[in-house]
Amino acid sequence: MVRKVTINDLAQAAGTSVTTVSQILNGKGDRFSSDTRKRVLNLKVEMNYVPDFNARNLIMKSAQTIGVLVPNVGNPFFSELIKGIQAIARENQFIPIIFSSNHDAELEKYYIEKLVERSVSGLIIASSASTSEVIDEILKPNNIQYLLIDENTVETGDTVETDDYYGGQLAAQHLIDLGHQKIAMMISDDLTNNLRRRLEGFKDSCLKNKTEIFQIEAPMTKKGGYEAVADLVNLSGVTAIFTINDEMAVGVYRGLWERNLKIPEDFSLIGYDGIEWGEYISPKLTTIKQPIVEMGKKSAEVLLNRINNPKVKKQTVNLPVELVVRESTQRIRK
Amino acid sequence: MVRKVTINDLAQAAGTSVTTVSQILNGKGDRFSSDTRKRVLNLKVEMNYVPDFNARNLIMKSAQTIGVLVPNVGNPFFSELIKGIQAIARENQFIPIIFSSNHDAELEKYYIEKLVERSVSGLIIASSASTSEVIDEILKPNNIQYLLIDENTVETGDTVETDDYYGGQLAAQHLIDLGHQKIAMMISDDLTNNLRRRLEGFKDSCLKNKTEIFQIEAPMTKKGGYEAVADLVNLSGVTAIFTINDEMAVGVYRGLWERNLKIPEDFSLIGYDGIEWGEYISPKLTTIKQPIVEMGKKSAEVLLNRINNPKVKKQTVNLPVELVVRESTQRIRK
DNA sequence: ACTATTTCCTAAAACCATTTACTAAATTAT
DNA sequence: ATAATTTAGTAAATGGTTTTAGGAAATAGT
Repeated sequence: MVRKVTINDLAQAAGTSVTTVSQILNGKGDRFSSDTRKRVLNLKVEMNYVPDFNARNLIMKSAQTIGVLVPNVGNPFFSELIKGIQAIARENQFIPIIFSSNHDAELEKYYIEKLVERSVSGLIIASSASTSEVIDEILKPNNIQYLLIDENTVETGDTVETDDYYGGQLAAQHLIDLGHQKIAMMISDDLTNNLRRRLEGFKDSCLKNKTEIFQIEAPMTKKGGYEAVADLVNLSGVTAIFTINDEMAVGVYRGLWERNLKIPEDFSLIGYDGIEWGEYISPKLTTIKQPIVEMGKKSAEVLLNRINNPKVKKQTVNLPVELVVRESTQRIRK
Repeated sequence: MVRKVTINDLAQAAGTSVTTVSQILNGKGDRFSSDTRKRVLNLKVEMNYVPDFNARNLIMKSAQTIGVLVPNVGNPFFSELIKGIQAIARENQFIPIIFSSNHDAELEKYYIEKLVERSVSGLIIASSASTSEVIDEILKPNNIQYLLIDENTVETGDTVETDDYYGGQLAAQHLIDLGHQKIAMMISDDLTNNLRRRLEGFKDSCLKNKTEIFQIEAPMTKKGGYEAVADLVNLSGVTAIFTINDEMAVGVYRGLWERNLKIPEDFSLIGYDGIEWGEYISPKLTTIKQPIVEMGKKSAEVLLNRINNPKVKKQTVNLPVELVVRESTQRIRK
């Protein structure tokens, strides 16, 4: 078995002390001759020296780690989000530890405990199975920073969100502008706060324009959207559909297709999120686009800022959403 | 900020030595009087003592962690895989740290170093930007176990794979059985070994049946598939398409749709992977299904087994693939 | 020529938990 | 009564890194 190369080995090889090596490798090497510096730097590569994280953090008292909790890595919204987080984390020499809780509150709690054990400096939570309980019971006592995505109900802790109410309005207004007067909304029966706002925006706009709305409840998955079509076709006079997220819309495409109903001729359909898949499905999905990668980036930035600076007051970042008109909506024909 | 409670504080409070405390807390406390044991155990809870992860791992040299490297978390194949890994890791009190390398060899190396730093016990690599180099330079010197998914070229290290050659044959045979005689294959120009085998299986079957094949090269993404359609329509007489993965097929759907070409009437299309999306796109995608979650589970199992048991000889797990006939292929009409 | 300041470098302490190798006292065996 | 064993405990070494405090040699200042 090969022993790991330590800073000691490197110092020995370079004919210098461990202090010197440590300083040079940590960018505090201006006090050393460029000769020594070069020698150390070269040997580092040559000997493939990698500092031991545990030893380093034991003394530095920071794990250079943030935890990320999402409900489902398989959902493109969250995988995009992760990309953004990962990018910023990397820039700051942090690593994200990602967990997918599958909407299971118990699993969520278990993973959060695991993360705390590992002294992560902070947590990004984009999953809300049991948020406020977890915060009070685990995060606060252990003095762990946290940031919630799309959830601004907790008084402490930073937030990154988009204007869901406005997004909902945007979606409704688009359908109304196209002349639709009876619209079905497909939503989950178990809404997080941002989804509730999204829905309210949608409803309020419809109400103001005297547009009739029908509510269909189903899980926010492809399968959920697919099955909801069974309810949809029982409604009479509906000409447009709003699904609370894009993934659900994909299921609706399939459900309608099986019944030989056409998008957008028989039903205009608008989704929400702006995942890449929406551009490849036919007809292309009209949607409200969230800046998903940007949300991930911003989340990591704000959290890391708080970690370095625990005393700044609660930050709330609001990012813009936008209507992206593609092919799945059209003007109603009488 | 409150200083963290250390084992020393706990020992002092209990009027005993750190050795005693350590032993008791690690279940090796049968050598101590039940009196001492109780005192320590109670104080642990009372003082909210949590052993420092870094200190512990520094000396134990195991972080109860495995690293997972995938090219792209956004690709459903890999997010499914991650689900399987996560499940088994959890059962074994291990934590997976997941990185998405985006096919960037440098990024891949960077993340592997990060993982080594943290003394992960093992690595699951489902990304092949620079595998053999990384293994020789980083993994071996640092004595880190590793398992490759769909890559069985390295002499050491375990492997989990499916029978790609057979899968390729299956795909070809299906199209041939339906009477297709001119088939386009869409593949990446930069193939990993398993993809190469997949392709060979496909080609060999076609060759044996005197079926003509046309090769179109494009990235293995939705966009790649979409753009490849431009080349496809220049080919004459082609009636069927094989895409090397399902995601690419999704792009082909779009490309054909835009040209008003129908699946399966104008082109039969078969993909490879069996991702969930294939069941929601219309017509449903015929594909070669890999047991993706199972692959993840098996990978974690084999790697963890090796970690506990470094001397067992190289293990290679081969999982079955299956043809799933859905709606995107049909018998050719003369 | 003598002191003051850089320049370049190092020894040793600190971080916290685990483990090894022991000791002293109490109990049991002969 | 003495030797052997068991019980209950601890001191000290260990792991790999960063940081503090300082030292010797070279250069600059007067």
